[in-house]
Amino acid sequence: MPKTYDFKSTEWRIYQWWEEQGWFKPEVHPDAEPFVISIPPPNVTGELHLGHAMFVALEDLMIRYHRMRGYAALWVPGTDHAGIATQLQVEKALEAEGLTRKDLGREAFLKRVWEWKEKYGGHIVRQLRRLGASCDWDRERFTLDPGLSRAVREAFVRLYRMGLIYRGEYLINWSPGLQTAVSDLEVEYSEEEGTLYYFKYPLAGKPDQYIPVATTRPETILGDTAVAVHPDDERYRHLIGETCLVPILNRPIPVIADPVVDVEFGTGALKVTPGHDPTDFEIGRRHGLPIVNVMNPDATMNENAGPYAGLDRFECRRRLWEDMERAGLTIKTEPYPITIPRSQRGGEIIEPMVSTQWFVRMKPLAELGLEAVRSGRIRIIPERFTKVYYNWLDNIRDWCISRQLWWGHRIPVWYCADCGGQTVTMEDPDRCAHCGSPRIEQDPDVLDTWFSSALWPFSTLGWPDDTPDLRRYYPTDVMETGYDILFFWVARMIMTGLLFTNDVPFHTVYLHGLVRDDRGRKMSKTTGNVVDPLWLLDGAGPEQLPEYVRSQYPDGLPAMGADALRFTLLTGSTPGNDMNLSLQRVEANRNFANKIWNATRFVVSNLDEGEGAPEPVSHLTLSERWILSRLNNVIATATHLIESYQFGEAGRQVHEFFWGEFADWYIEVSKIALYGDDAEARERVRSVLVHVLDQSLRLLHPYIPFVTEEAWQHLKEAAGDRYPALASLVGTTPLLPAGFQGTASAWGPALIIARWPEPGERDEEAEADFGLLKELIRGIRNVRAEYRVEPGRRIPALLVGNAKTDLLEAHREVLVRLARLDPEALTITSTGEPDGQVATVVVGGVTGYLPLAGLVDLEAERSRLSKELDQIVRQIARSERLLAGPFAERAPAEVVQRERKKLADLQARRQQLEERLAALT
RNA sequence: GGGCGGUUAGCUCAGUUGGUCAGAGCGCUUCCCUUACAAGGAAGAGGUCGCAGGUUCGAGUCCUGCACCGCCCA
Repeated sequence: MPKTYDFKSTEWRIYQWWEEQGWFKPEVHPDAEPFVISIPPPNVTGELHLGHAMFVALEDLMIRYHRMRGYAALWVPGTDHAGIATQLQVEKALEAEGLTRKDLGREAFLKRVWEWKEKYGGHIVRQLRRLGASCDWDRERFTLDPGLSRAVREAFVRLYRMGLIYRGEYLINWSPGLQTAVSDLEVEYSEEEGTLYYFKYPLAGKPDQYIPVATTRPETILGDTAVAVHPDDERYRHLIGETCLVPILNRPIPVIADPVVDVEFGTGALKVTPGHDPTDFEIGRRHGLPIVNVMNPDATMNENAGPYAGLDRFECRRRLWEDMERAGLTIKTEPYPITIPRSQRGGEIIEPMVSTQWFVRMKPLAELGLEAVRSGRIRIIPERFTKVYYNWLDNIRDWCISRQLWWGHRIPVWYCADCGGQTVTMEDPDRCAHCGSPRIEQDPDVLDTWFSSALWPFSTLGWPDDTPDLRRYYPTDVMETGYDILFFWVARMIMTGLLFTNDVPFHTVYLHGLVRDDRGRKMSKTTGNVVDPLWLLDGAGPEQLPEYVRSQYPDGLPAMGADALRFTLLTGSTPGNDMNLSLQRVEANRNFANKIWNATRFVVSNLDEGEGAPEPVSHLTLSERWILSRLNNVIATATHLIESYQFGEAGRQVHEFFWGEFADWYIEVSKIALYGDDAEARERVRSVLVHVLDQSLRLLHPYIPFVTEEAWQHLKEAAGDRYPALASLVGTTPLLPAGFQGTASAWGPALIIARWPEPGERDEEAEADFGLLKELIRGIRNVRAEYRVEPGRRIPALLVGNAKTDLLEAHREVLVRLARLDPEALTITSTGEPDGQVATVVVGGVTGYLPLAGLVDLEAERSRLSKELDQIVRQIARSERLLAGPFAERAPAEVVQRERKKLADLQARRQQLEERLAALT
């Protein structure tokens, strides 16, 4: 095994092997209970970003964990067609050729988009593989696949027949740049510096009278169809029923009364533009006002704007105001903060406009969605998002699903030129369903991409057909995605799932947060702080990196591998909370992968000498009982944490166990036996090393799949069938779980399909005793460091063990090796006194004396011990105060007991220290 | 305006039934290329857990109020 783990060459190789072997398929466990996740489909022509890395890390963790637990784990992959985004990309490419989509025509354009999709569509999927996603690629789907398109068609037709889809002229959000309607969710509102324009609404026939009105969008004056005042407003009550004249156009409009008018705002009188404002649209409906649309689809003014026709909306605003000033119709302007609707994509200003569109009636669907979560059939993690979910569904508005695009699922409605009827059927009709006329034409628009995404968990499994996959794998189990698409996607999947499949599409929703830069800023191209996951995986030269990264890594980023990034994302985040990604942390986890590699290298290289199958192990020594007990602890804890969706904490605990206990302590201790001459001890230690490493790699695999698999293969190769030895202990020690058969018997072909560990019991005594040894060794090392003993020098020691003398005696070699003591000059006694200049180490009942001739300064030693004593005295005081108070009676016996034990230990240490200090004076 | 989240070591973050919870990594100090690993090892320094009250025998952990930052909805 090479000294340094090489991610680059390993990760692809391992991945391809896994995939070729069919281990990503649920058929690995043909008869097992399924565990299913549908991937949140990325945009088919999109680029990999850290959000993808985040969901891959989390979902792959769940899938791998369940696969190892024996479930038929299925992760259904796929992509969505991202209507707007993809169409824009292709239109941009056409622009370079001086063409527009209209030049090509619908069919030719769609052909171009498909070509584009074929060309770039593979990128994102390859990158998901690069991250290690163990999806069943044979079941990969795309929202425009024939099957999924049929699902969309089916859903539309059913909704239509149920009366849940309707077409109508309503105020919608219009994107002038994209020239399509967008849904409410695709609009973001930003508070910006604007102007409030005060002007006069002259009364018809009374040229010197006017109603003062204020607006933030003067150009919409041209579309006004009323002036509204509050019915109780003394200032204007007498004017209700009068007629005003629209400035410049002189179109007569009524003065109406409506209680929604805010008497505090502006002048207290409101201009009403039903064609261009949501509130006004409602007022208009209540009062039967006409709707005047003054804009073209590209947000220039139309013929209704009279002299301003053809002007851009903002140019019109300026010109109209100038003209009104000249006409003496203006009063004043003042700066005013306004809320501007902007497109989520690109940020252009969205124009509220009246337009004929298709809508889904959401109220009845929302009821279904609410019930599913209220009843507990679906659980949202973290729990606080259930409130957000309820709130949204409680106030839901109808969903505008038609888009004036070409790339997408075309709306399956045909209009009859003769009777005007709509024909909506599963198969394309050739005549009107109402009058039989062949003069029918299909709606030119397509559906919102999210309409197809909403069907994803079941459409990918074959719905509307009753396929074997749908029957076996639906409902799915967990929907894992970012909280930012709770409404866009998750809520809609729940609603459609309940409506169409009569079942929840998943029982758990796990929401992760956004990945931000290390200062908490959202990553964006304009800020220049985007971190491309591929730089982290494969490395990047300084010339590729933006300043933001280069300032931290002037020489470029080293390749750190998918494992490191995944482990970082998993252990550095908590559900529902954003994460500020620190690249240094990724680097640290790259080091962790290397640590796993080297620990394995150590174990593997020490198995080489084994001859034949070792004798069955007849007993365990303290260090082995200790590491097995700690292993059991981490198996039980990690399993419990994962089951309760605390993935980060589970990962951190296994990390701590592996590095801080197994590598730092057990491996060091094991060297004594490995390099010693006791053959039985050697084989026993090898068995334990193999076992603990094997189990650890299993625990780590869902977190850091590549290096663990590669390491495990080496381990398996080296250990072969020679290490079932521990199995002989089953029944004699509770440290091994009841069904344990020995490590070797459990080797399968690969870690990815190996069984998740089962914990044995803990051994409290071993943990306490080994803990004492660790403390003693650490104390001695501390003294060595403080007195600057050369690291290589072996020092003499007198260890007075009191009740622990036998323990110390039995572990002479451990102490000698790890504390670098001189074996010839190590005395262990139950009582005794040192002579000469010694440094003292005091831990739990044991006192260690280190005669450091020429190094120990009596004065320094006294002050060192006094300092330690001071601390202990303070702790004793605190503990005594606690135990003297009501704590002793009110706190649980167990807690009090623990405190008493702690106090006793402290008192013992105090005594040891005091005796020592007395001897020094 | 309503709702939610954050505020814990210099930096990035953990800390789910209130009782070794004051932690990890990076950074920092001292020492070491010891036969798994310098992408490493050993030993350290560093925080009144945003502020003010309250509940409790006991509170980063629960309640109330406040401050700052951020997000969502209207």
